[in-house]
Amino acid sequence: MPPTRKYEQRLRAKAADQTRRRILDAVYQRLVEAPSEQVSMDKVAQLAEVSRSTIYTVFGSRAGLFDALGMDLLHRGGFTDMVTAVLQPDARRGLRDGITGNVHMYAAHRDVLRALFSMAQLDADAVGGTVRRLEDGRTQGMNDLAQRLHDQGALRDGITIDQAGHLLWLHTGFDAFDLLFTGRSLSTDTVATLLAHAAEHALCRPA
Amino acid sequence: MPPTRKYEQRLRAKAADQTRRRILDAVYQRLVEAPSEQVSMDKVAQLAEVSRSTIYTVFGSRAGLFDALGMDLLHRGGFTDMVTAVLQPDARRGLRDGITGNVHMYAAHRDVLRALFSMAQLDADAVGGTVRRLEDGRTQGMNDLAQRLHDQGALRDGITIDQAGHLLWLHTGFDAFDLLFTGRSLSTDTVATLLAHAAEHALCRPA
DNA sequence: GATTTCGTCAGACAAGCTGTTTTTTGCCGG
DNA sequence: CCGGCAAAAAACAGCTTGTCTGACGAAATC
Repeated sequence: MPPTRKYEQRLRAKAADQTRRRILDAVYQRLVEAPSEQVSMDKVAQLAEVSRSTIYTVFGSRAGLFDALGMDLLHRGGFTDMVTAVLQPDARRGLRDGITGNVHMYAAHRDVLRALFSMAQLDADAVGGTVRRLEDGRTQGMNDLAQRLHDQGALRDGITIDQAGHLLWLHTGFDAFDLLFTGRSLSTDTVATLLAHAAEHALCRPA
Repeated sequence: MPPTRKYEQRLRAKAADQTRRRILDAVYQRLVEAPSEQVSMDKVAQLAEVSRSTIYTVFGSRAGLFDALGMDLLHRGGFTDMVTAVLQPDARRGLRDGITGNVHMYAAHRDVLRALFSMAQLDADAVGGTVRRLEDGRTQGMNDLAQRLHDQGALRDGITIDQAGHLLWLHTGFDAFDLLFTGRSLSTDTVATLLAHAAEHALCRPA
């Protein structure tokens, strides 16, 4: 039956949003402080000073929680800066600036992104659809950039637009970043210049 | 107390090896048939037609089982071919052939390797030390190759030996392969030539 | 042939995890 | 002053890993 009385939430809704945020921050914190360790709902609840059942009422499931975390990162993590960097008029500069911006964004949230991407690879449903949506956006963006590089005559001879899209996708991915950043202990800036140069030499005609 | 009688195993050891192999094959099969799904010891036991407790007596733990699976792949998966391909006299050909061999090996065991690598990234102890050992070997090999490319004057101006090692490491890793193979639905050969060309253009002076 | 040894099985068990449900506790809002 | 809702608390089912027990049978030794 419908509510017999209407409710204009003010303080209550605000409080609810705060607990929602506390939970998200707790997951984030847990992933940063103890990466490469299983994140249990119980520990998250303790860290957020919230009952475990509250997490389920707010996010529905474990997957929903990580999905929300991904969305949260998407909105606050600086993804938009990256998009605008790629979309500047000069496609070749867009390539460089896009990779650089991407790398810095990855570095800022490295542990959390590593967990999200690895979980998504092991079990597609474990993190909801966020990771796939995020990657789909990058796919689109890199295909566009490849097209624009071609239109501006920046592509090397013997490279098709499709191939350019593939290589851009490879060089702008989180895995490429993390392989160098974590796997080879390089600084953020070193990774950025290394990736940008590699992509440019692989794709573009010599300047 | 020590056994009071010595034991030279013949048939028994052979039978034990067979059950060990049945279990390893079962894990492999399970990972291939149902990737992106949790592999439980119970299902492996059923598939191998073995008691669950037997897996623990043979491999010690879940981590031990996956560790053994990694070792098994290391020995039978064609890793040696890749090493010899890299070590041929002409370093530049070694680069091309190494990447090609690598890619084909990755493709042959894609699902299993994906599971192993992702598990290792989420929890370092989950698969024992095999993945790390495997990657350490590749690190060594790629650093050597970078040095030899330099010695033979094949490196582009402005690329240090260290940088070459980093980029070789990036282009020969499983993630680079899988990003293109799975993430972009490319054929094995397409991935191989794409990666080989990208690496060569990023590293080497124009032919 | 008798006996020891060892691989395997079957099952019980504790502990931890997810996810659901039910009951209670406060406190905001009218 | 209550009605309604966020949240807590607790119990529950079901799955998982990992340990331990006792038993069985067949190979290896004597």
